[in-house]
Amino acid sequence: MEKNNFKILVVDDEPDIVEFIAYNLKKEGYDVCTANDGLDGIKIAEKEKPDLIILDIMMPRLDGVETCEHLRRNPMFKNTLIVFLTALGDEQSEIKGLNAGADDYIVKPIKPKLLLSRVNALLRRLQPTETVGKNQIGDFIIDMEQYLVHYKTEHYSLPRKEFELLNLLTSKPGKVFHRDDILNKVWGTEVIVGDRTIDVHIRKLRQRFGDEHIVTVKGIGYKFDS
Amino acid sequence: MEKNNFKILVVDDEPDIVEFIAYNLKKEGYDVCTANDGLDGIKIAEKEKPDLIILDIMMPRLDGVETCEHLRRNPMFKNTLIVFLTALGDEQSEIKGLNAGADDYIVKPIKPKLLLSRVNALLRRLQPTETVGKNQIGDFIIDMEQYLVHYKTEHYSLPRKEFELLNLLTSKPGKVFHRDDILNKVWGTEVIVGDRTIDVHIRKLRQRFGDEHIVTVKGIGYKFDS
DNA sequence: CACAACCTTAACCTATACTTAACATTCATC
DNA sequence: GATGAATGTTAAGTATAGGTTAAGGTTGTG
Repeated sequence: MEKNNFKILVVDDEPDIVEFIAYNLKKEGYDVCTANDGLDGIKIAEKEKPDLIILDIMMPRLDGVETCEHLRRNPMFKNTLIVFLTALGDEQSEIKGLNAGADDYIVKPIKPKLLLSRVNALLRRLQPTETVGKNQIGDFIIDMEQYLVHYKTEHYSLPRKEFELLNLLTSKPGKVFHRDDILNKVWGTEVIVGDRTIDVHIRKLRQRFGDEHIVTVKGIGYKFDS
Repeated sequence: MEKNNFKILVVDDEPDIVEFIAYNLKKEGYDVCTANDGLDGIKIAEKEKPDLIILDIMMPRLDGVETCEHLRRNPMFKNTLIVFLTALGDEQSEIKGLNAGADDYIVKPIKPKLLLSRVNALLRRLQPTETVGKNQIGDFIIDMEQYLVHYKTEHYSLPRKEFELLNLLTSKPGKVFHRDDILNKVWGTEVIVGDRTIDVHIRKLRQRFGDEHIVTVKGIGYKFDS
């Protein structure tokens, strides 16, 4: 039921609406956190680093549009998806919202299924490489359907964690994945494993394919290099 | 007013609507091509490889939803944005459309400004990696994603503190960073280190790249100069 | 139920990034 | 040009992240 461990922050000053949205998102398998105004939302966003933020526009202290603009100024949230939620259905508000840097604009009253469809559609884009299919990188072909790795004419059937780790690293060759990110994406947020666990799996991959492909970046994480 | 040379394909069986949309997109600076039904749309999409496709739902031969599903089956269009355009404003149709793999769903009648805002919002996301994480200053390219520094054809993998220090200084070339600021941003507020620590790291950078790039401003701090 | 495959942990080891301390040098000011 | 504060330099010490190994635990399968 886990939905790729995406984290969503819901910001609205009406507790009923927050709870209603949170309930539906959780049911869909998302990791949800909440806040009840703009300032609070920014604080929690900085702490939780959500993948998507649902922002009510009309809120006390700091309204949704201002919150969005503030978030977008911070490079940390450059890739965070932002969805406005509002009772204002007029064209001008919607244009203003989207131009403020939002990715979508949903009009109240909230229809749960529609909300989920839109949220799913947005998050689908976040990791376009992790979808089902085949991914070719250098001498590697990662076959996600069969959990198989083809490497220089040979093909290997890796254990799940090893495969997912390799798949993550090869999804963006060259990019350094932070240890935290690796834990989140391969192990999930619920399970807490020791520090050495990642190393052991990295080691197994290196044993199989040679040391040259996975590069350690000390203090940060690992990257795949071809 | 060139808009990153994004290419948009507009598919609708009503020529007036196609022309109306194409006109507005071109005015915004997009490269536009058109088709007048689903089958035609697929053919042109394969040839033109657009970044975004606007699909009418009700069309002869092959309707929008079927066209979308067909496109999504082809890996070539895995990352292509698809927007449905329709007179059907009901919730069920919208959910069905989004679940078929579309990225957005816009209800007729078309409001040009709103359409553009939504199209802009979608395309804003398309290539976030090309600008994010890379910072070019003179002969330097700081690649935050790969934790690499490219300098005059060579590329270096720096230790963490060195990298972060260089990254800070190059983030605003010419600006003098106070020693206190450097300590806060690179070392954080919790750790307290001696005065000479900064100097030592500055020295390492100067050893690597030459003395000319990092300038000491006595009594204040350091700045990067190109 | 037994076995195998896999995952996680703990303990230890290693390498290197980081810090420090001691001394040298610069540079502005008198 | 002497003086002192700020910065440069060097090498040595320390801390820490990551590597390695084997053992114990978990899971799934016949």
